[in-house]
Amino acid sequence: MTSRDDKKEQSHETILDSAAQRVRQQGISGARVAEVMKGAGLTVGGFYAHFGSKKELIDAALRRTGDLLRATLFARLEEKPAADRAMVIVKRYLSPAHRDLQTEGCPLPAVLGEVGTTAPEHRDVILEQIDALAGGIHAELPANHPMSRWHLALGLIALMYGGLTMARALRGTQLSDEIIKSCRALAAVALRRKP
Amino acid sequence: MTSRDDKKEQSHETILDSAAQRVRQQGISGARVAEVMKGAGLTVGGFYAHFGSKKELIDAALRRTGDLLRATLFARLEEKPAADRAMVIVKRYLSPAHRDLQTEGCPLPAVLGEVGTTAPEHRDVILEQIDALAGGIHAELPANHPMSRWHLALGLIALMYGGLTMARALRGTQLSDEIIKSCRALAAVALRRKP
DNA sequence: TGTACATCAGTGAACGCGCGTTCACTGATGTAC
DNA sequence: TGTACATCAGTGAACGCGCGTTCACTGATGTAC
Repeated sequence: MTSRDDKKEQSHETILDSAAQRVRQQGISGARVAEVMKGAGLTVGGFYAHFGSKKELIDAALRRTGDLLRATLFARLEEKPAADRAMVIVKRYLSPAHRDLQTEGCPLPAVLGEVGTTAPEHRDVILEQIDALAGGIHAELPANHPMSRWHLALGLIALMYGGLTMARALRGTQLSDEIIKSCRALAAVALRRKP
Repeated sequence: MTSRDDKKEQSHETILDSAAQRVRQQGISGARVAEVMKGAGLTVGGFYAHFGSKKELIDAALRRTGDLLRATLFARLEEKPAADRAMVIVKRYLSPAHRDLQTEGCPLPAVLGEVGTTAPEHRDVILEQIDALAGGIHAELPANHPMSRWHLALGLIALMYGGLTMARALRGTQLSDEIIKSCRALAAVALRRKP
C-alpha cells in the first residue's frame, strides 16, 4: 500500500460521501457527476478512474446510505423495552429532523420514484436495501399480532417511507407536520402501542 | 366559437391527455415537451401556443390526473356498506392492476420524489391534490376510532402512496406483490376490518 | 357569389445550455541503477 | 546518495447528445367588400 494508493482510496471515499449526500438531496438524475466531484474537492475528469459509470457510483452510494440508515435506526435499541422498540424505530424515521436534514438519512424518498420510472437499472440495489431494512425491523416486532412479522415490517416501511416522502414534498406547509403525526399515530394503532 | 377555436381547444385537450400519461409513466423530468407533443400527434414548435411553460403543463396534468384518480377511487361507493368503504378505497389503490397500469391512476408515485428534490415549484399543486384526496377519504372513515378522521385519512394516503411506489419500483420481483399485500393488511388492522 | 386579404394553429429548424463521457496532458510520487 | 526514468491520480477541455424554448415560415380557415 503506497501513499499513492492511499491517496486514491481516500479520494474514492470522499467521492462516495459526496455522492451519498447529493443523491439524498437531489435524487439520481440530480446527482450530477461534475457536482459530486466538486463536492469531493476534485474535478470531473478524474471520475472514471474511480467508478466505471454513474450507475456504479449511484449503486455504491445507495448501499452506503442504506447501511448508515440501518445503523442509525437500530442504534442502542437494547436500552429500550422490547415492546417499545418498533415504535422507537418509527419515531426515529418519521421525525421533523429526518425530514429537514435531507443530506443525511434515508435515500428512498429521493430515489424510489425515479427507480419506478426513469431509472429501473437501480432496482436490484433498492430491492437489496429494502430487504435488509425489513429484515432489521422484523426482529423488533411483536409475535402476537394478526399480521406476520414480515408483512408488518413491509407495511411499516411503506408507511414510514410514504409519510417521509410526502412530508418532504410538502416541506414548509402545515400539512407536512400533520402527515408526520398522522403516520406515527397510524403505526401506533397498528402496533397497538401509544403513539 | 369558430372551427379554428374548436380545433385549438381539441389540441389543448389532446396535449394535456398526452402529458398526463407521460408524467405518470416517466415523472416530471421524464415528460419531455417534444415527446408529449408527439404523443398528441403534433410537433414541438406548437407547444407554446397552448401552455406558457413546461411547468404550467405539468401543473395542469397533475390536476387532471388527481381529479381522475378521485373519481375512480370514490366511484359507486354508495353501493358498498358504509363500514367497508375505506377498505374498498384502499384495495382499489393498492392493487396489482394499479401498480402495472402506470399510464393511468395516481401520479404521486412518479412525481412526489421530484417535488421533494429537484422540482419544488410543483409543491402547491401537490398540496392541493393531497388535500382534496384526504378530504374525499375523510368522508368515508369511521367516527369511533382512536385517531381523528383527518389524521387517519392522511396516514392511509401515506401508506397507500408508499406501498404503491415501492411496489412499482420493485416491479417484477416477488417482494413487489408482498408489499401490496402487507400494506392492505396493515390498513385493515388500522381500520379494524378484514383485509 | 366571388375575390383579396387577414388571421393563426401548427411546422421545422435553430438557439443556448447542461449533461455523461473521453482523452491528451501535467506534475508529484515511486522505482531502478 | 543521487540521478534518470516510469507510473499514475488528477486536470481541463472537448465530444456527442438531448433538453426547453424561440422564431421565421406555411397553409388552411375566416372576414371584408
